[in-house]
Order: sequence, then structure tokens, then C-alpha cells
Amino acid sequence: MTLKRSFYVRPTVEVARDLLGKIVVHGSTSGRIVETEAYLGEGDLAAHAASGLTNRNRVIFGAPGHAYVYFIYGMYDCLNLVAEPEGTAGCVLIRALEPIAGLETMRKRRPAAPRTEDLANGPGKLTRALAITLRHNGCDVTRGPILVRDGPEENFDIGVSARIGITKSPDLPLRFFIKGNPCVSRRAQRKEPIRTAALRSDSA
DNA sequence: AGTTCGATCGCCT
DNA sequence: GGCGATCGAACTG
Repeated sequence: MTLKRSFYVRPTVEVARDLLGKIVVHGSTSGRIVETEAYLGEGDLAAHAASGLTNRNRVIFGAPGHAYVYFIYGMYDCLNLVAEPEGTAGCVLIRALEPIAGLETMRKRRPAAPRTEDLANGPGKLTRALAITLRHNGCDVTRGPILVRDGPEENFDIGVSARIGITKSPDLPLRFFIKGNPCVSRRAQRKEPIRTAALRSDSA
């Protein structure tokens, strides 16, 4: 049920894609992963690991199957899962969850989100909904207190796009999401492939 | 509906 | 000292 460490000992992109549909659990709250981004090592200028080991990013270089949590904009925590063998940098940013359990608890933690699909549809929102903070940096997600479990068997279409909100390596296709899922992050909706509406507005 | 902007702080140069 | 792998409210049109 809980994903084994071997799941994470693979190329970051593979892990990012395969995490879709899996379930993140913390305490009584849990949610299904519907959007991820891969962040690589050296050569990926957008990655925190881009310029080598620092005190902040050391978990990314460590053992796979651990949580890399960072604090951003003075306000938000973001959850990543470390991939690749120990010694090689690579992690997967969890960008959005579909709430499964503990919805009332999540609502209390996120009073600004009356709709269920808005409780965890962004990297800063999902950590708040699940009460994940910098304190969890380095914790083993095969052991807890944060766990990642297999989801139910299911089929879904996977979409791919550029990553959101970065300035440095902006065009790499390293974002993965469950197509059509209403909990895919809001900022990301604008990055979806061009729709027919854009063409029709021309002739109006 | 799309864009701008303020909040707020750990980490790196 | 300044900058973010963001969010939500307040704008504009």
C-alpha cells in the first residue's frame, strides 16, 4: 500500500509521471496527486539543486523517498519527493491534490477556499491543507508522518506542459497532470494547450 | 477574464 | 540586501 523506496530510485521524470494518482497522507488528511513537476540536478537552471549542494537543498541530494520541503515568499511551504539514487539530485514538486479524507479539517485550515476543489489545488495550498511545513523537511515518506500510498487502479490521460512560475529554464516539458481533473492548479490552467476558443475570437 | 500587487522570511552572494 | 518552484484580493477594461 505505502510506496516502497524502490519506486523513487528512478529517473525524476518517470517518478513525476508515476506519482499521478498516488495518495499523500498526513494525519487524518489525504489527497490524490493530480499535478507534479520534475526538478532535475545540474543543468536544470530552475531547480534548487542547479548550483550544487547548499544547506537548504541538501535533502535533494540525499536518499530517495524523502520529503524536501522549502519555504517560499515568506508565507508558503512546498512539498517535493526526492527521486534518483542517493548522491544524485532530483525531486518532484507536488503541485495539486484532489482532497480525499479530512475535508472538514482542511476547510478549517483553508477558510479562503469554500469549494472542495480549491482546498489543495496549488503547491502552497496543499501543504496548508495537510499541515505540512518546513519541519517535515527530510522526513521519510516510506515511514511517516507523511506517507505516499498507492491509489486505486484507474485509467486517466496524462497531460504534459512547461513548468509554472519559473523564469530560468522555462520551456522544458516537465509538468505532468491528470487531464480534465478539476483540482489541477489554477495558475496552471492558463498554460494548457491552445483551445479552439482562441481561434474563434479572431473571427468575431 | 486578465493583470497587478502586497504580504513576508529563510536562504544564498 | 534581495530574491523567490505562491496566493488571493484589488484592480482594469
